[in-house]
Amino acid sequence: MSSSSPKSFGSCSEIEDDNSNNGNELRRGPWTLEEDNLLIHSISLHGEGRWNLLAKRSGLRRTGKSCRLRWLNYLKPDVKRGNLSAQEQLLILDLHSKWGNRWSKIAQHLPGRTDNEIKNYWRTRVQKQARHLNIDTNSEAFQQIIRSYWMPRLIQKINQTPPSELPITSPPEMASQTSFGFEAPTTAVAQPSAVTPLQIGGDLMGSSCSSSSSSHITQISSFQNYENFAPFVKDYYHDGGHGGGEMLNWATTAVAGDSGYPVSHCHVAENNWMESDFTGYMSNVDELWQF
DNA sequence: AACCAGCACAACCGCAGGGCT
DNA sequence: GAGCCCTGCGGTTGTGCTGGT
Repeated sequence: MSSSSPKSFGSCSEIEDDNSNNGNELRRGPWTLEEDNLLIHSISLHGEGRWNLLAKRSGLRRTGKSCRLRWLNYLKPDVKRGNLSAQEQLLILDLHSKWGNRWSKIAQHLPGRTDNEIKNYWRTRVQKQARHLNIDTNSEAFQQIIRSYWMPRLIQKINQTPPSELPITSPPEMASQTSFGFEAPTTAVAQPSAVTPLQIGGDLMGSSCSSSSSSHITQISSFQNYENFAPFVKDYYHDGGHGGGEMLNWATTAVAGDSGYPVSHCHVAENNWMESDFTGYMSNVDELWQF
């Protein structure tokens, strides 16, 4: 939402009416351009923090909390707007699998993205997929679909995107690194045609119910090349210091068409999905998922 | 053209934790 | 230790937008 065209909450008009009766009443609802400018000016004078004090000093009839939220989610210069890139989506899926709904922690690894934005993305896009499949986003079945299908597709998309079309997604402090080093995919990086939706659907619907845990661990070491990923993604995965990246390795191995493709089939039966339903879902999932 | 349903996202709310007195 | 205040987090709500009918 642009600050120049604020939404008018139904309740807000009432509040503004109240304000006309009482100048001390706190404002709620969408911010106006004048309020934004006032807040920016006040922060430029006094800096961030001490939000309640800042709200009073600025003359804004807003709570400190509201000022903080407006600044961090909208006005702060390094806040990035627009659609999340495939790399950002990939990172969100991976980090959420590890940390759950720790939005602020996840946001720390996505330069310029706010916890609010990531939370909204998860609720509107990811949970929508879970609803389509009638499964819980926290279930192991959904996790498997993410790492066995969506993450490989995102990796494919990243690798298929010409460097010139890749979004500039690094924060200012990373600017010196953003030649990006995007190179042609090598070794374990996907061959785009290696996996199709129907192949994945077929794997998921296979008759075998073998455990995947031992096989996928042996595959993790096979992928160590993140050259095609943006710096902030590489920063996260490269040194392994975060203890992350296992899922990405798994997904990448899946894209590479490894014969030991680690998909458990058990959950399909556990959730009583009809094979035709699931295969149909998978065949048009790109549209649903908006890759 | 009008209506409707679903989506996207800004903003609010309640709560918890930490610091200070 | 108790009480207060501030900050930050995660969940939820509300409204404009958009696409379908």
